[in-house]
Amino acid sequence: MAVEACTKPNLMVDMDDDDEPLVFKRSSSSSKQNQSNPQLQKSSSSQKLDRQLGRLMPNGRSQNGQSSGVQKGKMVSSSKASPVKSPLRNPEASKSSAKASSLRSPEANLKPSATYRLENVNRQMKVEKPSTGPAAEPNDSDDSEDDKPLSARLSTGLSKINSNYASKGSNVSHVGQNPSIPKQEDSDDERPLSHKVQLKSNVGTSTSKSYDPDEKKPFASKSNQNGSALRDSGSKKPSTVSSKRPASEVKSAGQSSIKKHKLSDASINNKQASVKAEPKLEDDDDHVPISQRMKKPATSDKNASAIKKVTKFVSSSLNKTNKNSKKVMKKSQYSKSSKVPPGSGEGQKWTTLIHNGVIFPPPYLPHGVKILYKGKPVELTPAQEEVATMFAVMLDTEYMNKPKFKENFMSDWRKILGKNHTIQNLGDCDFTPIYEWHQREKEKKKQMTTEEKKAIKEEKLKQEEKYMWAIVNGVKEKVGNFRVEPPGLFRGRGEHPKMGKLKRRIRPSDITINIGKDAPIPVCPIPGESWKEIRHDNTVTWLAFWNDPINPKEFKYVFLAASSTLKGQSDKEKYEKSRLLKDYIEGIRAAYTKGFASKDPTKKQIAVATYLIDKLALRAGNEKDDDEADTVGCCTLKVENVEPMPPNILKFDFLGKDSIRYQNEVEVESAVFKAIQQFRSGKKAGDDLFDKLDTSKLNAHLKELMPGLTAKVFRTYNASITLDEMLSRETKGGDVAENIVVYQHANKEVAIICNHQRTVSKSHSAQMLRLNEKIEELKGVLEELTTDLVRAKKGKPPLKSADGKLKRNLNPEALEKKIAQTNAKIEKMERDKETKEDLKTVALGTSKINYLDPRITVAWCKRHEVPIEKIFNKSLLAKFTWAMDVDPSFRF
DNA sequence: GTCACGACTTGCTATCAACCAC
DNA sequence: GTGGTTGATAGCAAGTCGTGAC
Repeated sequence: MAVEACTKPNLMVDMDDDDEPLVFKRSSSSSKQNQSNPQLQKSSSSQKLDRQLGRLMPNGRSQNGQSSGVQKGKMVSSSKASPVKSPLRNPEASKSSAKASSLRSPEANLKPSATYRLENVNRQMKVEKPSTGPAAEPNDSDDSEDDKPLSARLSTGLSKINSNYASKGSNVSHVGQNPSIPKQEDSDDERPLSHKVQLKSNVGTSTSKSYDPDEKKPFASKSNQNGSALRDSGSKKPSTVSSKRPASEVKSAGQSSIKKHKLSDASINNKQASVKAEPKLEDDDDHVPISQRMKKPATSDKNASAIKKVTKFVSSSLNKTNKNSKKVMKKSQYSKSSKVPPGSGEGQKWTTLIHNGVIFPPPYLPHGVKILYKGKPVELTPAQEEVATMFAVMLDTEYMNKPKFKENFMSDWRKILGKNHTIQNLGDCDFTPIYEWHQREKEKKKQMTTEEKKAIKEEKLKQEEKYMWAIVNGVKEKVGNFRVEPPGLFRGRGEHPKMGKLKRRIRPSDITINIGKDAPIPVCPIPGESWKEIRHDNTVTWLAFWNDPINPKEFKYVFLAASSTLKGQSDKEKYEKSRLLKDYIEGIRAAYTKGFASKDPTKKQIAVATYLIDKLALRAGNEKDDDEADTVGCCTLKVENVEPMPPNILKFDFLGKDSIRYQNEVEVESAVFKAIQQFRSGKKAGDDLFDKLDTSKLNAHLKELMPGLTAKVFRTYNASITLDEMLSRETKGGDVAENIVVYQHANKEVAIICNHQRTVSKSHSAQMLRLNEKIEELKGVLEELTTDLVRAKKGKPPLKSADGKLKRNLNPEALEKKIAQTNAKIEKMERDKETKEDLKTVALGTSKINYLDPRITVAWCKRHEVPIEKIFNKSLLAKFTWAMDVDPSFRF
């Protein structure tokens, strides 16, 4: 329904700022514990990665955004600041820790066959210089691990899967769990397939017998039976150059210009029986069907009180804010509880919705700097100058090396210049004057005093304040992207055919507002203009949208922030669904294994595709239009993207989401190998591998196996269960710092599984160089100190320093102390160096934000007395409010 | 069954501000 | 106090998937 936009009094203008996330304040004990242990290096002789991560901590910063050293101080003050007892502190933790510590070390368990990830996900990488075909170039660079694909670096982190949960006997599922779903414990199938396959010694021979009963045994017992033949198969493979996003001239990594079209044939006739696994009986609480376990109180008294406190904490925080506001609504109306709001009607997302619309970027202010055309300054109108400036400020980006970018820019700019304008060729334009002007402006901004910067910030905040909040069902919630995107040049990724096109300015008349029926219509912030349309659709969560100027059939939405209740609820549902998969996975794997032999080509393709999605965490792979970058996912793989290498290895090479290159050599079951060979036969390089398949068919099939199952659920499932199991397996009851290292290690493994990469920072090599210099410098100091010590012991004075200065005459004890300190410094720097190098291409954040069930993290923190603030930053704490009251015994 | 939306989630990067070492 | 480094955050591109019309 659309109504005329009109202006009404604004109820939100004076709303108070209240964006404080829910943060459990820690008592000082855990902080102390942290402080008391600056030496974080793991004492075990375990993996290199462990060491690297372990060495990270003394530096004061962790890789995931936590500033450990800094936070030590913060922690103390936090504790002081809040008398609220942290619900994360669990008196049982030490018990759990002790239990965990009794587990075998990962290294000890790294059996030859336990190299699934190593072998199967060992060729994922970013690309700048992709190979021109599926065959990857061998890496002839140095031995840096970063030159290897992400997964190739997993070798050190792989170990057995311990399916005996640490919190045995207390695995109570609280929320959203279907009580009828039996919970399986100690089942191999609760592991990601990746791990499971990893445990097999002979993956290529188990086509007919997909479920070796042996698999259900704990790995330790299995490992004794398995040989060592495969142990190094992954690591022995040649590394390839790790780089990112192909240069414009390359259509490589097996990318074909032929895009998959929608299928019009072959339907899926695959009604299947439920694949849900049978419940199992185990010797702990986990064997009790959830339906029975649910009869128990969902949380212990202790936990219930924690929840109470959490709610109280949040409420008081909000009430405090509201107290000052004296606003239209009563204080309590804005109070946000940690509880998910009562479900509304079918498809209904909200009952009442009030907000202030969106804010627009300021109008363009001409600077008057002229570009040169054939060496001569050219007069431009403000509109022409604006677009020229968009281009000029990008002179130092990679886009300047992309002909498509320039071509598209010129095409759109020409429309603004007019047909008969002096400027006809981009090649004759010199944008340097504007570029230099822009650099000067940036420098000026940099040179502003703190006060000036602060004043500008405050002014901006003042202007934006009212747009930052919405009231949803009477609760004040933060709005996400309330700023309309400013005009600019489209920065498509990879080889996007539309890169460089002008993203025109969005006006109020482009924007549709969604708001409650009884809410005042937001005032249009640009005088004389009005909104395109006002809707009152409570079945959607967006507050506003406009058509994407680059792709007018697509939309840009304004949503609530990630910390909002609506988003939280949706997040929780996502994780519940992937948890549910745990109960079905065994059946699903059995079903697709059976499908490998199907005579129906569609069924066979579905089986193989599901196998790849499960095993390699591939994305589904929707069809793409010609005006999008040519990237693929599982269903859109081309023949050239998968090369079978006898006897049973598949070599993957393609550009995935965001044009990130995926390279991997995977040992697969022989039936899969043969099937892929069959799918390829008679096809050209650019033809679809799965020609009978698309994501709709695949997902329709998956839904028959489990309610709501889609391809992407496998990614969440594999990521979360990997975290859960690694945390359980590798937490040895160490101190906070050691536990954080364990977490980061697990986080990194998940990032590698999901192929989450990042660009090496521009300053990386300079930073490494500086670290090396400092290390060398310290080594020099160490040498001098050692000489001085020898002399001191003989009663001789120290020699002059390298720069000829006299040194203090120290006694041997003092010198020994200095030597120890210097050694510690050198060690710390070496660790920093290794960590920096190790993680330079791995993005840990994405998996934390999107794939790892936060309840795993929160429960683990509670069990091991790790302050949650060490793992989740402020944003994540706010985003995962809904997970904070989880029982410490929670397992994924 | 196909297709075109439409609504959301996922993912990387640029920028900024806080922090730390000197 | 300064400059380098870092993590947090904003921004927005690019995915996934559901639905309804035909």
